[in-house]
Amino acid sequence: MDNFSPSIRSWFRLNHRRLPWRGSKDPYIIWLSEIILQQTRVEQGKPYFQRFTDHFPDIQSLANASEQEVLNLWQGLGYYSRARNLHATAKHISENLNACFPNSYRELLKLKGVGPYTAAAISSIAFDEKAAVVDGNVYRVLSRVFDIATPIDSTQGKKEFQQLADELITDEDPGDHNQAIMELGATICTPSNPDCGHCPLNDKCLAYARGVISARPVKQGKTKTRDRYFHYLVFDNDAETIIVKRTEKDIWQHLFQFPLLEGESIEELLPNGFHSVSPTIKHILSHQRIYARFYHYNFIPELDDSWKKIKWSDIEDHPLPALIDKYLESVRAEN
DNA sequence: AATACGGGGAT
DNA sequence: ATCCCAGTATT
Repeated sequence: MDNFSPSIRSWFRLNHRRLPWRGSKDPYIIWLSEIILQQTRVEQGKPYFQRFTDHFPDIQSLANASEQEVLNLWQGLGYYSRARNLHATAKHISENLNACFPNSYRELLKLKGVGPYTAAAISSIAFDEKAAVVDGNVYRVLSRVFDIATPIDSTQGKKEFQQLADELITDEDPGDHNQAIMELGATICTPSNPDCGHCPLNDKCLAYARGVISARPVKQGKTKTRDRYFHYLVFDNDAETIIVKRTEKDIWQHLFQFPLLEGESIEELLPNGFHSVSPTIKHILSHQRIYARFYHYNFIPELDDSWKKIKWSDIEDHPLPALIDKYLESVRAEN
């Protein structure tokens, strides 16, 4: 399809959303926005982008920060390895690459937290390299326009869609081309109720012509969830509390939380004398359900080395999982 | 080739 | 309740 790229690019010029990172060619800004937007909706990422650019206007300031500081700003956004990799990569570029941002797809791909999508996004937008992005939007748009039924979460599918995207991108404005497909997927060619009437590709969209839009893209994935039961012990003497840092290879790595007992049966886990002062909080994540319960105990016990006693007023300086943060909010609201 | 990794919004 | 989001790293 020879006029694919011109069609979407001219549509994009007239219809794109105004976003805080748009218009910048600074690889640091593009990189930062792309990391934040991985598996994250634009609206959810926006305030975080603002916070990060406020605190860290350039890569040097980010490299000079502590990991805890970075995680604290990331708090609530999820996929915290993105924040740890972001910080590590900033330090790496600052210390080993002479503060010079890698400027090609190949070199970008070597950075922690930068995969094929992000490397293509940065190199095309910041350096005008002809590298095609393939993200959730691209899968959807291409599977519909070309009516491709290969599952997008299969190895074959990834290969096929990347190859097609590579053929469609042009030498002219590869960055705009990439952003145009994604913008189309985000605003017109949406998962449900796509606005085909206003789509610049509706005259050549095969799935549209065949009436199979809702059947594209095809996904084989079975998202299985598992249940986990978290019982938090809040040692609470009004002035101080105890928190521990999660270090094991699991969710919320490097984040702080109250000491935790994990297991289904409350009775078997909970020591005598503890009592619940809050209702059970059920938290649903994409791939696991976390049932959390908080037990207050007004006594600070002898501490293990891994435990940390802090003032209640200092707890906000520590990166906490969104779940804990919400719990603290509800407690404060009661008082 | 599968699985782990968050949290929020839409349906 | 399920799906999906401007995906990547690990197993």
